[in-house]
Amino acid sequence: MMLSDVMEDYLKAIYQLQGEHEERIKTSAIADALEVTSPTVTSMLEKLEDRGLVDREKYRGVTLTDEGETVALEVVRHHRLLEAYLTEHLDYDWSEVHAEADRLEHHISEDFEARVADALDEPEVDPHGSPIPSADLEPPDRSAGKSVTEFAEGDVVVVEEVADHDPEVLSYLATHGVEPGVELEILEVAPFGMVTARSSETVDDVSLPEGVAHHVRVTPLPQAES
Amino acid sequence: MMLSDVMEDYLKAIYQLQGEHEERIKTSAIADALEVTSPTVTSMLEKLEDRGLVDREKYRGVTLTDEGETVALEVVRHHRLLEAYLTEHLDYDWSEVHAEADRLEHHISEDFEARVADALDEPEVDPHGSPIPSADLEPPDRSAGKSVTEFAEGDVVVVEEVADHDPEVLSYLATHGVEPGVELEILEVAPFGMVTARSSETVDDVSLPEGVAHHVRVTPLPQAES
DNA sequence: GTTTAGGGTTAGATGGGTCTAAATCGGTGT
DNA sequence: ACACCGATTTAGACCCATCTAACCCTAAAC
Repeated sequence: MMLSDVMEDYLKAIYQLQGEHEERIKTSAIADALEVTSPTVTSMLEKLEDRGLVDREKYRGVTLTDEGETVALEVVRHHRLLEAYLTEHLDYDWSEVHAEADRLEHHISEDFEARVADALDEPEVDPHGSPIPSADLEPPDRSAGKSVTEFAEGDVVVVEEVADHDPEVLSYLATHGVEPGVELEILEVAPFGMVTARSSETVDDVSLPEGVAHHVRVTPLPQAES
Repeated sequence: MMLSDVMEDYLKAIYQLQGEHEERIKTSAIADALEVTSPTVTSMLEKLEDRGLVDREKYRGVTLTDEGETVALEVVRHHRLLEAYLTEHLDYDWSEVHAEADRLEHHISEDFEARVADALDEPEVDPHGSPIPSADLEPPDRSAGKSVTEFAEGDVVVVEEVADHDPEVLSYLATHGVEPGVELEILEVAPFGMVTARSSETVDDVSLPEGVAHHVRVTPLPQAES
């Protein structure tokens, strides 16, 4: 099946929205994610439905079919492998890789994908801690980690994934010690969602507005310490 | 100026045709190179003319303007840097790099270009021996080497460039010792253009049909030997 | 100089991806 | 139950890159 770059982008966006929220993805959510208008999304969804890549219920949103999910996983694999490769071998900072990977993800061959995976020794996560789908494109488990907003004062957690894409936000997080692998002690969770934490990496505390904190996924420290 | 990938392809094709033959490039030559029909080429040439990238004389072909040439050089630089990178760092064979570079050349950022050039230490030629335009995009000298078909029995030459793109042809040439840097002793130039030569690299002789030989560019050995 | 073959251009259609404006659906609140 | 508001779809348009069919120009042959 011959898919355009744009179609792949829609499938990837739907996949990622299905990961964040659930089930049916609405037209407007896709429109926001891809920065197009909703009529544009509607007409694209019709095409994807014709090709059997999404299940659609008019006025109620879409879900990916198995076939659509496989395509999305392929694109996500390309994207995350590229991000990993760019940081490992071309000296990119994690804050910069997203945009470059977005440009390239649709234009690499299967051969290129395999060589990159090989050069990286089949990595399991990208520089943001996001899991890289395996070569067989089996749907991975996406339940790893919870948003840091779900924890409370005093909890100590390990950062698993920083799923933001904005270079400025990522640079800020890095300079304040919020990166995959670091320990975070939760100092405060404000009623409006802002999380303040202390990183094991830096001296100063960090405050993360809700929008940012939502993308920081963490797991509780195996054994707690006061 | 925002150019589409396709426009870049046209400019690159015109640039390369201007290198091979001369001056005005005809519609049909571009159509052959890009595998589209001639009306398609005509309409694209009109667009490129509107943007000041080509000079066009109806029914008589086009030439690149300075601006058009700069765009073409940028694309060619991307292409050849990618070819070099793929062979150096991702273990590609020289016969395979062209297709991959063609896919990627329009989709890398200036930053990526710079990082690749840096990783390769600003290379001057790609794996086929073709010169890589410098970062300032000044038009390079394209007179290096002459086609091997212009030599005669007994001449000894050094291969500078193998400008073919067909993987099968390139594999064949490599296994018969025809690659940039090797010495070739011309054994015969048949009236229909076929060149037979002996490579300094291999024992067996190679025969190159005219179409292939035309792409093998060589320079005479500094000091001749019988 | 006229003819003619071959290539170039014009005309008109198609499909992809996008938009704006207008119509319509569906859930919420009364 | 019903009206309303916000979200969705329909309708109609546009631009890009491409095609086929038909027409026309150029240059070479006579």
